[in-house]
Amino acid sequence: MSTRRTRPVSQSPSVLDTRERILDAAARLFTAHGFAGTSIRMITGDAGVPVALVNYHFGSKRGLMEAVMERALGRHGGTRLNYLEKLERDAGEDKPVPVKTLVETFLSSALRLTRRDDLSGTVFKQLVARAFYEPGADASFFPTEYAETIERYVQAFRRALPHLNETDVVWRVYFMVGLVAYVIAGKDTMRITQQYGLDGQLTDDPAQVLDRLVPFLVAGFAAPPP
Amino acid sequence: MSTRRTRPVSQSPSVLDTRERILDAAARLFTAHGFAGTSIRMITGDAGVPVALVNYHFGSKRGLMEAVMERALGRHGGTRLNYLEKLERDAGEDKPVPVKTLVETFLSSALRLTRRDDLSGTVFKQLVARAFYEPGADASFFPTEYAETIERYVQAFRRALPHLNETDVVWRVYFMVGLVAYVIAGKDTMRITQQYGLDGQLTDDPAQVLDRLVPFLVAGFAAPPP
DNA sequence: GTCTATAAACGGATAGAC
DNA sequence: GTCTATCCGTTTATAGAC
Repeated sequence: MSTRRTRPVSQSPSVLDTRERILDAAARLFTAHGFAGTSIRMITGDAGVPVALVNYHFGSKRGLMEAVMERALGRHGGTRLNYLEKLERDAGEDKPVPVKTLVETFLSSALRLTRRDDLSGTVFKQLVARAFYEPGADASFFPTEYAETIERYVQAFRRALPHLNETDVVWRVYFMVGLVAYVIAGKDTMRITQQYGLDGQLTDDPAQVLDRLVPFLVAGFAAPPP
Repeated sequence: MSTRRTRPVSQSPSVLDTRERILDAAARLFTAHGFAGTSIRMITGDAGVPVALVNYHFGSKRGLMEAVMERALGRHGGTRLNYLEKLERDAGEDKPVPVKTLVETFLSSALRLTRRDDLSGTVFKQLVARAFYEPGADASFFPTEYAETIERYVQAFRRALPHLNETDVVWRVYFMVGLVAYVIAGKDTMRITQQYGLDGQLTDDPAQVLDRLVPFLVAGFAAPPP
């Protein structure tokens, strides 16, 4: 586990890197069937490469999962953090960014939709959300960028909610992260829930979800301490 | 799948039914490692019975999972529904049960803790929550009692929140269910989150979780429509 | 109903040719 | 870097004795 293989330097100008093809297929399949439910053979079959390449490039199935997570969270975690820092600069010295803005920023960067079938879009978000629930998931699944982002948000919410102590804020950020993960992971979930009672017009259109979620979370944050 | 085996009639007064022992072990292990991550041999090994009995009693691994879900949700769904009906009778004819009471009732019945290692306690709750995120989970995992319970709660919340339309209420119940599932399933999740920024004193003591969650959810329900 | 033994397929990982 | 062939343990499921 200490001998994590790094990306080879030679940037071959081939049609599409084999390594990338594996990562794409893995992200898709881990998202759809979970880690334990996806076999290396499913992945390599989907990517159209021989089985051995997974172990060559990533050392093991778990190494592949970590690489997938790193690419996904690394890419977007940075962006998210940049948004937040810009917001805080714009607000000025000691003026806190309002709760509603913080919630909207967190949600929109989490739910943002690019192209449907693109890895950087929907699939990747579900993958991240899924990772929260993977039975075997532990800290090594999550790259450090993610930790920093959460930590920064906690600080921002503390400034915006001076009547709450740190523990209160931490809990509520925890609730927000969880609910977002739930909603994003909820492709199957939503279908289930729909079928079993919640048969209103639930949709998984991100814009609508965001509209619904923002007032709910903002009110939750603003609630009096327990 | 149409030939689902029913419980044999002979109620042997043995120490503990083999069938029940399998169900107990399965619930524990599915909860801990997920469906795909749990093998029949782990289950039978844990239960101290030969492998063949799973297929004899439940037909297949999936049949076992469905039986586990049915027992878990059936038992407690009924109880939860009874509470709600009692609340509504006590409130009187047209007086709605207050939002806070509804949230507390839903949460406390969902988070209630009996004995730690008992199936009807913590383990089973996590199992249910886990089922929301199982990649392969679909409607057949959930018995019908569950649907009725959710449907009844939606109606109760509608009466308590006349300024919201049905769609708004359905979304918010959906959020509540999701957040509860997240918190309950979050044994690993919480550890991860802790490790990565949310390093306040998060605890999984159900009473504390409930204290934190109630005001958050009540405020969310009471929020203005989007 | 319970158990042993075994079937038949699939799992991750690797050796070694190219 | 890529690929084939293979090792070897584990998987679900079943056949058939008790």
